[in-house]
Order: sequence, then structure tokens, then C-alpha cells
Amino acid sequence: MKRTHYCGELRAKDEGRDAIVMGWVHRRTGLVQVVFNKERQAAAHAKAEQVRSEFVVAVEGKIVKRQKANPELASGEIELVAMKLHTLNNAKTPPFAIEEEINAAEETRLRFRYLDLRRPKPHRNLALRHKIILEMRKVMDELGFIEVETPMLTRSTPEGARDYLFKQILMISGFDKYFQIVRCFRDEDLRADRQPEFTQLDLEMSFPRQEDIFHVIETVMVRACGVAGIKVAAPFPHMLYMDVIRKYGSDKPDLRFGMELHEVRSCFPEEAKQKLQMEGNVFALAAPGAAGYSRKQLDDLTEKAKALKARGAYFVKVTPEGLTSTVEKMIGAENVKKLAEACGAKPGDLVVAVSAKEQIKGTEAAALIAGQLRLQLGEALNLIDKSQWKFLWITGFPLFEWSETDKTWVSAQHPFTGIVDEDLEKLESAPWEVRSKGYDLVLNGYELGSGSIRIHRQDIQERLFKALGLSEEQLRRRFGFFLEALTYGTPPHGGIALGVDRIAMLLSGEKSIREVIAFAKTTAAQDLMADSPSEVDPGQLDELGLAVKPEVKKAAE
RNA sequence: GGGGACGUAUUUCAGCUGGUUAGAACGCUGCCCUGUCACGGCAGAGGUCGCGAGUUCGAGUCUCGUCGUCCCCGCCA
Repeated sequence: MKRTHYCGELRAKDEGRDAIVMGWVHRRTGLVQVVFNKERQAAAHAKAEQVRSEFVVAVEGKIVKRQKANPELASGEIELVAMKLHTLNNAKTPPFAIEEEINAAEETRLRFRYLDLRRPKPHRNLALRHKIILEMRKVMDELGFIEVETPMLTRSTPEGARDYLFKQILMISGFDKYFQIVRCFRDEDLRADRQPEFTQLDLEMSFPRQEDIFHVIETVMVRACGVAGIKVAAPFPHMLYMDVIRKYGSDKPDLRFGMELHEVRSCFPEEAKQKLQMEGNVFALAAPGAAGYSRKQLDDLTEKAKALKARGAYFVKVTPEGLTSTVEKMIGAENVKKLAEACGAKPGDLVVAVSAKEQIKGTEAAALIAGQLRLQLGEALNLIDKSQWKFLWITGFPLFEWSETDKTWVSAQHPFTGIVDEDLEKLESAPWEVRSKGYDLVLNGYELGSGSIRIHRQDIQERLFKALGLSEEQLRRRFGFFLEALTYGTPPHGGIALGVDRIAMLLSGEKSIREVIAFAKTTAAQDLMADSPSEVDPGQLDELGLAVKPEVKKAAE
């Protein structure tokens, strides 16, 4: 018995044909209606009585036109009159109905992933992901890149350095344009847009100008969006890192709405700062239409700001009748007015100001916290135009950032990132002023990728490693082979890596990367279906000469 | 490591200020009806209220701990 048609493909034009279809019995999202006539096909009818939801069946029959068409169904003009019914397999009652709309907790969906994936939406998402990746490969091939695989198993390097070492070495080897769509692994805590294993479009090219790399990526993204039926225009706009932080309080700003930040420290006189126990800078924004926010809503914003380590949050309500502020007594009517004006607030707006002492990654925490509130308010006030696709290149990153945990300067991106030529002399004397040749690609508030023009001269690479505090000995031990390779005629080169899962997520209209990864993990990095990670058989450990140490619980005080 | 939300029947949820036999819908089982497509009708099964302590005459409800899922901060060289 051979399947002749897909259920979902049958249409009015097939009327009168004999057909054999195979598939699952979905009682609610059936793709083709099958009819069993009690008199004429008594045997099949009797058998059909035994069939339950999610049974796997084959039906032999004839396509006929329906008496009454069902416009809800793609195959709604016809139905299949069953002559014979074969049960190919039975099925337990599933824990949730297999239908378009998700009706189960994510925990249940992940545990029964095979049933979750049986729904039409995961099929659409994974098919789109496939088409996007296929298009990426096509574009890269058209642009003269060749895909080269690099080792996953290699010597110990600082985490992630592996990826850079090998693709840079391919440049030294004259490959000129390399790319790879490849699985990456990272040991970080998870998020809606982060999984411990994910896929990148990684590329590297020789003799590039920054704009050459941008052009390649813009071509890739325009074409990938095209696959999803989304039209975007290239080139993408550029902004400096310092400017996005100050304007949007984020290194991955969502440009689908405005509500920019303003530095308003000068609106707070010294004595007010003392009374309010303010420290550090103050950033503010004007939230359109939020002047009517209740006390509770303001409290919630304050609480959110404080949870993000803000010193405080201060509000000005702008109404046609005038200004009212939670800090009017502290800063005076004149400064309240100045504050509202600084944010360009109009009647109906709510001005939200945030102060914070600390610096995060060398940037003012107040700006970053205000940036978080901007996102929350943008969502709450429905300011985000979901039909927009706002790409942005960010450049001008600092080369180093201060690590509070290590009390030292560390690479903001990675230690192979190129250094802006005129800043080279400050490498030892004023490292915090040195700018890198790194760049990020951002879409709608998500970081899609990050790259740089690399260091290609051995002497500069060595100077950088030393500026990072690596000793000659550490340097030889960890990067010896790489530094040696650099001495054999390394061309200028640079590249970038894009997060394929995030791209697939955004182009599918999903809010979580898990919706475009077939076998996704929980935020604790567990696979609820396979029950992984799991204990390893002692014999397997013995073979490798490994022992598992029991977890050491912190002693109680 | 920190903050927040959630955890009650197969599933999705309700359960007010603690009070007697813990409810609904979906699904499931049986019967009936039936050219239906969210079919309809009747009957029924199904619950350690995540787990463990505590407070109380009495805990699904309050407190603490713990486990799990999700969101966020830190982290993402």
C-alpha cells in the first residue's frame, strides 16, 4: 500500500480520484475530512468506531465534493469517502491536544516534545529556519565564500577563543573568504534568546574594509528576510556605542520607537541630591500618554528601577494644567520645568528620571536602568510598531572594560579585536580610551551578531596580550602556535558571526529561541524529554579515569 | 549568585479575609443521537492541592525551607 496524496493537499480538482492517505487522527485540526458510511462501507465504518485521537491510520477511498463546503479547512471543498481503513498504529491519549494553539505549559510541551512538534506551527517555524539557512548558504556561495569546518575538539583555550584561532588561521592560509554555519556551545545562564547550544553563521575575510563585511551581512539579512516575506532596505544605519548607550540605555537598542533618554543631572541641585541620597548620574525619558499613571503604577516603576540597582526613580506628570512632581519640594518648580523640557515632554506625558551610583561595564548604570524602563514602558504603552524591522550597526566600542571581579582591564569583546590606529599609542598609557575595530549588528532590540577587524600584526597582538596582564610565559603557553602563525605573513582580516537561532526566532515572529529549536532545553539547561543531563555509568567513568566529586554545599553560618 | 511570576484532576484554570464531602471547562470511559466539521444529550471515572517542616482546634489558603517551569539582572571571554 502506497500513500498517493498528502491529506492537506487534496483540493476540489482531485474530485473523483481514488486516494490513499496516511496520517494521524487529529480530532480538531484534521486536514482532510474522511467519511464512513454505515450502510455502504459497513466494515470500514465499524473499524472507524475503534479509532481514537492520534491513532496512525491509512484510508483508501474516493475524493468527492462535499454537500456543504467548510471554508475553515484548506481541503474544505472535498472529502474522502473511505472504502477501507487500516490502523497502522494506535496511540495513548496525549497529555494535551495536538492543535494549532498551544494549550499546555511549556514544561509539558518540552517533556512531550514529539507531540508538541506534531503541531503545525513548529513545522512552519523549522521549515522557515531551514529556508533561512539554505538562503544564507546560497548568498555566501554567490559572494565567493567557501564553507570550511573547524575542530570542536582541540586544546584548552580561553572559552570561545577556539572559534577565532581557527578562522584567523584560515586567513593566514590564504582562504580569503571563509564561512561556516555551525553549532556553538557556551556556558552561560539561559534566557529566552539564549540556549547552551546554538547556531552561528560565522565568516571571516581577508583584506576587508569594515564596509565590505557590512555589505556581506546586509546582503545575507536582506535575502534571509526575503525568505520570510519581509522587505528590508540596505545599507543599515550606524551608531556609535557611546551614543546608543546615552540615547537608549542599551547596547542593543530597539529603534522601533523613540522615547530617547536625556542626561538630567543638572536639574537636581546639590542639596536635593543629598536629601534624596542620590549618587551618580541621572537619566530621564518622557513616556507619552503616561501622565495618568496611578500611584501604584509609579510605585511599580520605582520598584523595578530599584531591583535594577537604581538609587531612586523620580516622576513628573505633565498635564494641560501644569506640572506635578514627586520631587517638586526637593528640587523646586523651576527644576521640575527644566527636567520636563530636557526630555521634550508634552502634555499627557510622564517624565521618568532614574539615578544610580554604579557603573556597569564602564557605562553609567542610570542610563542602563532608564533603558530598561524605556523598554518596559514602550511595551506597556504600545509604542512598538511590530511591523518594523530596524537594523542597526554599532561601532566605536571601547577595547577594554573594567572587570570589577578581577580588578583589571579585560577585553570588551575578545583579545584579537583590532585597535583603532590613532589609539594605538594609548594602549599602555590610557587603555580605557582605546577604541576597538569591533561592531555589532542589532535588530529590533536583539543583538544578532558581533565581529571585528582583527589584529593581524604579531607585535601588536603581543602588546595587547601584555596590556591584558598576560606574562610572556602564559602567552607562549596559551597562544604560542597562534602568535607564531601571525609571523608568517598574515593578511589584514576581519569577520563576524550571526546568531542563526535569533534570526529564525525574529523572522518567525516568536518571542523565544526555543520555538525555532527542535529539541530545546529549559532555563536550567535540562532536556526534559531525554532527561539530560543524567548520571554516568561508573564503568564509563573508570574507562576514562574520571571520578565525580559530590557537590560541596556551602557550610551554614 | 540576586529579583519577580507560577506550581490544585490528563490538560488549562477557579478556589475571597484559614472552616465541614476541593470546583469548572477540555480531554477520557460507557450509552444514546447524528452529514458532522468547537456536534449534541445522558451517565461515569479521575485529585498525595509539587515536596517537607512549622503556626493553628483546623492549612489548597498563613510562615519557613526545598524542588521544578518561565521572565529579568548579574554572567554572555
